[in-house]
Amino acid sequence: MRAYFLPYIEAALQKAGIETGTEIQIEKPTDKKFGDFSTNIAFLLAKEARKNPRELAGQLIGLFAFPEGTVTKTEVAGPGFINFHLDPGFVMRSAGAVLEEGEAFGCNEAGKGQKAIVEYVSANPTGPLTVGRGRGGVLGDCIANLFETQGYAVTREYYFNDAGRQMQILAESVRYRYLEQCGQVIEFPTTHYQGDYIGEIAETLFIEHGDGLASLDDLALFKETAEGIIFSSIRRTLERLSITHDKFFNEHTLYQSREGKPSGNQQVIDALDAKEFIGRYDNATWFMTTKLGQEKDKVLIKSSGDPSYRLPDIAYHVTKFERGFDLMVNVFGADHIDEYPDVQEALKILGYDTSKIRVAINQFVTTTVGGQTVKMSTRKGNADLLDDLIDDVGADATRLFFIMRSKDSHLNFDVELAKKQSKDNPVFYLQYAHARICSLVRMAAKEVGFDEATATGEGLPLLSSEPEIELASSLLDFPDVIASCLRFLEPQKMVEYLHTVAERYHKFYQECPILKADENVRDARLALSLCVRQVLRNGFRILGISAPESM
RNA sequence: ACCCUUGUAGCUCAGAGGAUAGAGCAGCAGUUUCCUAAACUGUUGGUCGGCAGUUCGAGUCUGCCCAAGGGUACCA
Repeated sequence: MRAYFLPYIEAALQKAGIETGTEIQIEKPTDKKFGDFSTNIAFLLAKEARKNPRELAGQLIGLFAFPEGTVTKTEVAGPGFINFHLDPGFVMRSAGAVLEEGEAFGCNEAGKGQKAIVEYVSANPTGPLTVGRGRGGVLGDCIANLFETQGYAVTREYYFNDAGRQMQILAESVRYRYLEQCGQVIEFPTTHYQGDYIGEIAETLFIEHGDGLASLDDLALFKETAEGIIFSSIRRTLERLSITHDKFFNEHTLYQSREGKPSGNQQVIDALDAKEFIGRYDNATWFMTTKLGQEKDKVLIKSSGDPSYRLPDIAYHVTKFERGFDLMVNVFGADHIDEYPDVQEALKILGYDTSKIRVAINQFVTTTVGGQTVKMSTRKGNADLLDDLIDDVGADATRLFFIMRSKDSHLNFDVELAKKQSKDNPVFYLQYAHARICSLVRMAAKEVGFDEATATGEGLPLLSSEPEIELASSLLDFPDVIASCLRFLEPQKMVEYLHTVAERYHKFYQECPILKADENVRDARLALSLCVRQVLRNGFRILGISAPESM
């Protein structure tokens, strides 16, 4: 819709002799009486045109030259809005085209030839995924799906570290539990991982080795076993939510020198050093962020000689640039919010174009059960597990609930609502609309020999009642909604949109008889239903939820 | 102490500086000889956390204050 009309608005501005870099905003008015779409350009351009908005708008409306049969009325309203009213026939014709476009409806090639990387989940293998992690995982997956609709070649990446101090603690934790299995009485340190899964890993080792490892000082076996078991559990959990990755990037590779070249970490140090942003004192190596106005420098290499997480993080992002990505999206939780600016500053100093990086930060999740709020905590062992949530409410509800609120708001996951089988539950409401259409199409095939394979949208202009036009009109918004989701890295808008489509379909279904209508009208209504089904499917695919054919 | 996010109807939340602030749920009143009532229709409900400012115009931008969550490691 926006893409269709934008050129005509630009042409009108040109005719008026207005040259401007101002972005033209086309919006859908909340009130129907203000037309099908409107623009506020007269406000935005009033100052530079040295006219008042109403006057400028009045001048502009004479200059629009839309194609025959599209816009029926253009008017100036309020303090200077320009409102456009669409020809219902145009709306119906356009909606009918959804059938021909099928899965491609909503897609375009804006990102063709461009490489994008979306990094998400990136949890270290120190324990099973928690509910909080799930939100970022689903968000990242949806964002990757969104970019794919624009023709980007998307790489989905998981960045992890299996070296480092946390893994050491993990190995020790397993060893303590293992010694308990062997019958030793030990005091389990409060600093270590408390979760039940540690005991289970220890049990696996005990079953396999008996007490043969009790005097083993080397932690390698404990670490490897734990990592193997935990990683496969993480992957299994992600798989249940249809979250996939093309690549698991091991942080450790940044520590290794290759082909005679220094390691990625070392290259970052050298490059920052050359720009005089490296300081060496207190036995450590520092990124001199005080030079950028920050209060303290940041440690890159600890006095122990090991890099802090910040250094490989920078080196990791360097690899993204070296791998030639045109767009890099990082998805992470609010607990990492302070880490990112340092990485960005370092990359800027190293001469990389950080405008290619976009960051999506999601706030935390609390779950409520029976009105009681349960806070999700990490690392304590009492953290709620994502797997348990999926067991409880299913994969579709888990996914949808994670993204049906904006990522910036703290999510209140109502477990009971997610299980409800009624319109209160958005998952059900959306899927029911889809199932209802499938059922209708099955019935039509049986009763009146309707063949969906040969159906076309050509008859849609026969339909002219309000529920039909409203429904068709909402279908045309789909590409704009995708654009909006991408602009804000916010799939929540898609959920809201699909809810509107479903709602209008239910209303249409209620008010317009389909199988009992005259043949031409019947087929047109069936075709419209197929268009709705297609939009729902395309939307569901972006959100990663299933499209059940019956319920 | 500082930094980030949030604060909008009883509840959960939308609101890209613009029109009379919107949905959904709950509440209240209705709809089934008819394709899925797992649905639909109508309706009640607001000091947009508070105060000041910028603007022709502020829920939206700025400052201060209040409240909730998160972060401020030679942990990741």
